[in-house]
Amino acid sequence: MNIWWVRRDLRLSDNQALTAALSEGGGVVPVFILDEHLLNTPAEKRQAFLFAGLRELDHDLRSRGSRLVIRRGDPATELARIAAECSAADVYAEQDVTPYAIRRDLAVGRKVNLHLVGGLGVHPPAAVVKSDGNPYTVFTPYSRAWRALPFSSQTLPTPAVLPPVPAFFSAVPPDLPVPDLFQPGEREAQRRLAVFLSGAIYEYQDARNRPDLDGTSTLSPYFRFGMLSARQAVLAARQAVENAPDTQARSSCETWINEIIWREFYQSILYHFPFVLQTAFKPSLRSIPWQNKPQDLRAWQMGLTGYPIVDAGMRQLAATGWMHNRVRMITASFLVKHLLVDWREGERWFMRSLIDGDPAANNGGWQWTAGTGTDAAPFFRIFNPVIQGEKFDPAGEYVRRWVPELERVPQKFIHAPWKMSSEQQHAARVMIGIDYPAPIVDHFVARRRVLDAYSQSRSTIVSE
DNA sequence: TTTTGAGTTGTTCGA
DNA sequence: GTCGAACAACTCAAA
Repeated sequence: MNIWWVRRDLRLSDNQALTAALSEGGGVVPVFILDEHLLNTPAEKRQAFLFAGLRELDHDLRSRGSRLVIRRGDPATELARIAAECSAADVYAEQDVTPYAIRRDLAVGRKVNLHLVGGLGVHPPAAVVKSDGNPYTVFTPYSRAWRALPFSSQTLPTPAVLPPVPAFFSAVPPDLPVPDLFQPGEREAQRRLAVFLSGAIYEYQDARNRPDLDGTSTLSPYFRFGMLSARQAVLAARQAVENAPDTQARSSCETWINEIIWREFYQSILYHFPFVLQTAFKPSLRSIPWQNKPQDLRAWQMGLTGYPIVDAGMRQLAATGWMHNRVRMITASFLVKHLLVDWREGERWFMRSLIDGDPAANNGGWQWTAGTGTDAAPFFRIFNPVIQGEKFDPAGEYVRRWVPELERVPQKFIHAPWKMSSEQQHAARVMIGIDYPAPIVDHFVARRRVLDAYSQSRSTIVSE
């Protein structure tokens, strides 16, 4: 008897941990442990998505003769207990990269015979390293090495029948409302992948930047919990490259594959440099004099900054637990560079709000935006929220969807409504400063301020 | 060891 | 309106 310890691999298809647990031909008990981390989290939407995903997985297991055993408590204690109850020999799980997961797995490994297999990404973090064995810290060479590494072109089969599970106690996760935009589960992940492959992937290169269009795969929550295997996604995208009608479509598919590689790049960064969760990767940007005004942070969180594209994004996040990637960059840049709030505040808010919130990707994204990370944006790159809005939401449809106060504002002013005369505001039925805030900072003032703040940090002598 | 080329996603200014 | 340069050096990866 073996245990398949489910963590971030809520799927039966192409699952290395499950396959390994089954390989000896004996029984397998699928187990999920609800630890303190998962039970006491402020990330309500992600928690609800996970819990509903567990019910979905249980359902899929039951239709094959198995079921999911759910326990609450300390993973090491609970796994040891279950192993004793069913005299399980080995525990199989997918390797995770966060410091918390690594510590937890070490503790578990002292109590049971734990085998960690690859799977969170296509290539495990230790596999994609330079010839001298050190990790990459620049994306492009990392991606070249990643692409050069062979991996099986066969996904692992979904077992048709699974061994029955002895009748243990199973704690069923509490019922929480599932966020409407994202139904959890493997079937839904496969459906979204198929939809994306049937069209949008071929336009991805340009359409992905447009929050007013459905140009992205919307698969991030499914990748986050392993409801879809990264390998299957990459294989499917490679097939799409073959089917692509022209160069443009081919490079769109490659761009999407690149995004999956970015995900693994940041997993690798967190694995090799766990301190990034505490501080800037770049020592020279560890002493930026932040303003950290609570009222600025609050205005940003609530979508009341007076910059429509920023507010639309923050309200989309609050309402749905998801935000379009282009808008994640704009809102993040605004918090860090315009409001001069420490990027870790934004990182924390995103982790609390996002259904797809993942420590590696989220930290990588924030450090990239702040310019503090590996291969990050140059510090002097400051997104202008008006230009970004006009470029990527040209008709203002995205803004109007999430900031209904601006519904009647003409296209010309939709990304800078404070420029309307009072007659124009009257006609648009929105008084700036009353119905919708005036900009909380002036773009050019903020720009000057952040450049000064960064140069101050850069001129500070750093001892590592 | 040294050298060389390169590096996700922008903005602003002046010609 | 369009274009190229400056922004600011810096560090990494690989030959």
